[in-house]
Amino acid sequence: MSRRPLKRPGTGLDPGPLPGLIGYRLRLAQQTVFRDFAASVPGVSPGRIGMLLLVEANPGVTQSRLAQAVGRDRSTMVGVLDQLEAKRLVERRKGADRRTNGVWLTRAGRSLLARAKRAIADHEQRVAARLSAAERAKLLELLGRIGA
Amino acid sequence: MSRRPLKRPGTGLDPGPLPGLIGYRLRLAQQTVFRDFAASVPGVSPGRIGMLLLVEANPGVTQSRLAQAVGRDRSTMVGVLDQLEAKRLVERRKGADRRTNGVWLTRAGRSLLARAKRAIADHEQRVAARLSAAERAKLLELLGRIGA
DNA sequence: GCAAATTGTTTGAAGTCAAAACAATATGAG
DNA sequence: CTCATATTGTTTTGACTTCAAACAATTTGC
Repeated sequence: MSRRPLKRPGTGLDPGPLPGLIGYRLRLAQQTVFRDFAASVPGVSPGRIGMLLLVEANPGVTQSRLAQAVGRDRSTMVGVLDQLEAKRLVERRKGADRRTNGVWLTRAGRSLLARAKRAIADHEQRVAARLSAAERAKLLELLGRIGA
Repeated sequence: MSRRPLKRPGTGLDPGPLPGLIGYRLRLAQQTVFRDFAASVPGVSPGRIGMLLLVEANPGVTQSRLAQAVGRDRSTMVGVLDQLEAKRLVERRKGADRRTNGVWLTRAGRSLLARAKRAIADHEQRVAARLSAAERAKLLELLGRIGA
């Protein structure tokens, strides 16, 4: 919150103290990364692909545990799963505990995910293009120490 | 996109390949940081405080250049400035080019920003609590290389 | 002087999210 | 076993953020 860096060439605007804040840099980086991701995997947003990956790794997981895992409200998950179910990527099945729904990937979901994974691998390489392998690992580690 | 890390203790869910993706870690970190920021500076969102800092560093900047600086559409800026003007934190003044509005901080805006800056300094320390000064600098640098 | 570009604005739409209240179902204490 | 309590998924409502297209006012450039 003290020193004033150089103006940004693109806009000609003085960015003020913002570039010294971790939160600001996180937002810029995330914006860039998500934009590339969205272009790499059209039709399904980054967050939704994340959901599919979570379901793949935990077949039959309940909606509540899914919500808890991504830090969203239970009620939010309803609409999300409605979306994914409308696209035939997942399906809900009544559990032994009949209050719960187990969530499973459909065949189409698994197929889309397989395709997405290849696109994600390319995407990840583009994102880390300006980073050495060691730097990339360091970044992941530092982010992990920030993000709980 | 290959190895499968340990389950997260909190949820008991297998996170799958997500923790190996930079975008995922960015989202988690940003979520944590923004949550702390929002609690530190109540009433005005992180993005809005960013706007105020930008206006402070560039008094009289036009709406379009502001929009361009934060990567938003021109039309988006209208509502944002309406908000801030309704809270008497900024004001618009017709420019020499009478198509444009110059944006300026009000006295209340400067006062709120001064208070916010102290809160942000504390916030930044909490965010970087688990990082050495060198690690914090390294993180900012690596994020800069990701985020355009 | 006049066509073309720029600026701020309005309108309409989409996407994301949370909070509160509800029915169905399960759990646990007695 | 019974009945108060908790949990799960859902609906409804509302807030927030964003973009795109169309428009009038104004400026710029040929």
